[in-house]
Amino acid sequence: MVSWRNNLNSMQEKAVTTYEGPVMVVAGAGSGKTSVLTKRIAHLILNLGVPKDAVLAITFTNKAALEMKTRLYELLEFNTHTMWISTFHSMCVRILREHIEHLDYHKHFQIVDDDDTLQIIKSLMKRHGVDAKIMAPHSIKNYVLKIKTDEARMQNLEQPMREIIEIIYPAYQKQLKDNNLVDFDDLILLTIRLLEDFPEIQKRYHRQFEYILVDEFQDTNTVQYRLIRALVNEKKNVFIVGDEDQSIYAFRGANIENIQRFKRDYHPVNTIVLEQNYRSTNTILKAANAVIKENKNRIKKNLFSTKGDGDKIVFFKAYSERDEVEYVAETIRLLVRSGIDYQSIAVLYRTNNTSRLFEEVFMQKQLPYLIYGNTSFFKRKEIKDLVAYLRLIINPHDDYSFMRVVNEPRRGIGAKTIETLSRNAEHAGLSIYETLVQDKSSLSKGVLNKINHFITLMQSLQKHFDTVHFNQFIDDLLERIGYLKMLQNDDKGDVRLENMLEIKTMFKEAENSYDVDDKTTVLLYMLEDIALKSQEEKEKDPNSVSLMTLHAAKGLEFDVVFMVALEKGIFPQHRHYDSLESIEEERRLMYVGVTRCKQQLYLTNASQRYLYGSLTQNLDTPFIQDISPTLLQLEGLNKERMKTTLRYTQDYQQTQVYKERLKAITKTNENHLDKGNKVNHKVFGIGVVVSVNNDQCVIAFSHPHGIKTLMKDHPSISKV
DNA sequence: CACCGGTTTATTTTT
DNA sequence: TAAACCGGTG
Repeated sequence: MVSWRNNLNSMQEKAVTTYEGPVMVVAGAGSGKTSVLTKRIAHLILNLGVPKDAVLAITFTNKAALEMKTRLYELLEFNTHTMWISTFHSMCVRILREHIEHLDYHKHFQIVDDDDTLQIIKSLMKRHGVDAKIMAPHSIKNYVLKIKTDEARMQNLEQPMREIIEIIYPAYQKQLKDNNLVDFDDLILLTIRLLEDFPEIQKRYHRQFEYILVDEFQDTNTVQYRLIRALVNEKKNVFIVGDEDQSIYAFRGANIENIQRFKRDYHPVNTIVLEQNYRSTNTILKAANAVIKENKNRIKKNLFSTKGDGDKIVFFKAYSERDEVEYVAETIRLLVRSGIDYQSIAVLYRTNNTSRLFEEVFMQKQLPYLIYGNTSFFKRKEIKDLVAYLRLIINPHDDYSFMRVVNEPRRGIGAKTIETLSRNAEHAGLSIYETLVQDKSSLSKGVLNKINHFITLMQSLQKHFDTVHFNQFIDDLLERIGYLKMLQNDDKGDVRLENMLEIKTMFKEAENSYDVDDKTTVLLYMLEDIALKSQEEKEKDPNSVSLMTLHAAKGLEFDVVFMVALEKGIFPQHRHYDSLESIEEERRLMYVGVTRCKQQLYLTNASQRYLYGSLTQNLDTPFIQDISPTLLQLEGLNKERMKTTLRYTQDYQQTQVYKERLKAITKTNENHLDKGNKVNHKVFGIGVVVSVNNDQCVIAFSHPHGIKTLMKDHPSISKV
């Protein structure tokens, strides 16, 4: 019997050892959640003799899955690599690769990411004559994906959006299916279909997975919830961990109601609350508690720690954004001089564009920094191009890849030709490659020449792949397709090339991890799941200051945290003022930021800054006012002005003038638009509302503006 | 089809 | 400000 008692408090111990039936753990920030999860799995395996394949642990990120495996390895001391500890999506891939043929898909389906989806939607819009100016491809994509996970929503869609979605959605699905592609939602949906429609498959997994654990449960969406339901067997040994206060992905479909639903569906649920925080000082926790307390829809929780009060939170107000950055840089200097490592310091911001100035100044001052959350390695254009080439080499019938690279680098084969090729292929029910081999009559001579040239090139590369070592092949490939030449005229060419050559390392790793000899198969496996992979950590100087968005910071911790650009309009974003739900999500984001900090928290902003090229003056974020002034140490402009300004603001809020203004503002914000209403738009003039749904509305303006889809509450619209 | 230049628009994003 | 996008021209 392995005992965990020494390292766990009583609540944690209960969470680790309650092994029968449904358990829900409400895990406050920094309460040792990951430790509970891993120790629970270890307890099941070492103390209760549960086979390791009978445990299924689901996370949201590869990083979390990897961390769990690593920490578990330390406890179990046997290989955890093949255990079912994975993200929702890779778990689904693992299941689908085995059974997807039941659903009439080919076993070697490819996974498309969001960018691919957008491209597909764009091309379909063109094909079906949907004007991208009236309906933004981006919003069509969002609607398609929403409908996809909840088809009932189609009934609630207003015209003309509904009409468009009714065309584009099935066309999109068909396009994916025809090309043997699946998107991220398909991975979940198809797995649900397998389990729900094929009882023998479901039975197999029910027999296997006796214990199911779900991390970050507050981030599950409706279909993921359904998937869990389909996986849990009659014993209902399901263990979920979550914290609704840290739910910051509602905009991506995360549904907090799943927590309540879980309680109903698995009644009775053993609920365990972890409130003891092992991370932060009490000053920081008091601030965090005060901020989150303002949210109405939550189970009350109060974090506490035994770390003492620590230092006050510094609130620095700078004159300009440049001053703000200077302040942060200089403060970091001082901190480092006093013995703190760069790597235990983070700068957190709401929007990515904030990072630019920080990067500039840090570079100038030679402060080592690392920006997280750049476009992921696998989403970079050059990588996607290379992947498409490799896929096409393994499988010439891969139309999707064909279309991507046939004119990259430029070969004089334009959008129109590609469209014709794809249409012809669709008519013939064949791949583009086959169509070209059989019938070239519909193409002009010049085009035909270029295409033939490309086809010959690909065929010779296929042969070449079999004859030389992979590393050599990549070098030759880049040369022969003309990519090298193209990169020479690109000022970021050397970085791009370096990225592309990384594929060699990946191939070597794949060779080692997949137990197959055949080169083609290794490559095939490697390419299959590439869309699911996340960026490998760069080998930059590990002792660097971390720069990242608040979203990216979730799950991490730092001794010193700077939360910057805390200004109304930026954080919370102005488009979130109107609805209670979105302001609550922004507040949770503030909570997440504050609770990342172990020792010393800095809140900063600037009284004026350039935003999109023009000078703006923003107020302090209202979230700072939630924090008691006794916890704050005011610095910068605050020092002189803030004390009086704060009092002034509070007094002012009591006055009649303020209350009336507030009323006036809320009134214009309400802007209750209905079908048929006449409105006046600052730019487009008078128009008539055609339809309204959620936060958007469609308005018909007179010539030359025409029909526009606009944000309903945008200040430029007023009712007439 | 490719290129140039004017116009438009601006979250967050685990997979 | 900066990047993405569109439309006209060669």
